[in-house]
Amino acid sequence: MSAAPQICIDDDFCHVRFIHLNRVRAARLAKLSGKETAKMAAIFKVLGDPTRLSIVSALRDGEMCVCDLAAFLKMTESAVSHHLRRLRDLSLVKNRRDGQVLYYSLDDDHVQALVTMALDHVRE
Amino acid sequence: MSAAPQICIDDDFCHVRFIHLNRVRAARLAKLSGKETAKMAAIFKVLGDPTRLSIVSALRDGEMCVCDLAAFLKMTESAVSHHLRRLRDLSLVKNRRDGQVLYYSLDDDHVQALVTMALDHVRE
DNA sequence: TTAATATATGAATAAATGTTCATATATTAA
DNA sequence: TTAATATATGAACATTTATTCATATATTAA
Repeated sequence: MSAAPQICIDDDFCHVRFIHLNRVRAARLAKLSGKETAKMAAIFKVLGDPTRLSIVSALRDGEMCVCDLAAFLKMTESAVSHHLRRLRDLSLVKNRRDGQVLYYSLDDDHVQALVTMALDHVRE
Repeated sequence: MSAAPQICIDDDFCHVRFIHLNRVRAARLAKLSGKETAKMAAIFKVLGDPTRLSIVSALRDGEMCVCDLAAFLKMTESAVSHHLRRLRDLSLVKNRRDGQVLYYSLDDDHVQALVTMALDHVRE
């Protein structure tokens, strides 16, 4: 029982083809805004790097300073700092200053939840 | 009440510095395996592209064929197919064939949950 | 079988990204 | 003030990535 294909002459996409026009229209109606999509993609992208994911994962157990993270990751502090900036830009981590030291922590419970859920997917 | 800094001479990371050694050790103990981290990062990375995220988001409402997705996204079917392959490689989408047409759908509830959670983060 | 349709795939090119290095800023100690 | 420490940042280079184009595969119709 496959859906009957329909001839589609689309306004925007000038291409005569057999497509499931109703399905495409429904998808367009439910479509997220470009802005929302871009923001979400940016969040996934920033988590889509092993180094940054390790940072986020490590911070689930509590705050760490840049130099702790550098030691943990065996990377230069400069590289860590660059990654932290990207995480900060998207409000995934925040920091607090104590003297010369900046302590980083997760900014939001959603971040933990995202990591946990991805871990579930990987482990199943 | 800041933690007392400690002098650290680390075996692996030959660098004498004031770091919070206990915190770093704890992070190392809780650390995810490199394999798990890599797989999770790969999942986030593949979702970290607006086009692929739109595909996944559209499939939340039901299966679509390649040509539907191409019309929806206003992209070539070749480009869509490349993206679908990346999503398939990570088991985020699956397909079923009906004649010449391949219908794609989400492979796993975790995927929906990931997208929903990221959306929550963006919208809050 | 041959032709047509739907999708997949490899190679190529342009754009984005991670790390390094050098330098800048901010805080504290002297 | 000057020196030292902790972190941030800009530029550069090497690697990765998204899209396009040409071609290949699979299925159906004739």
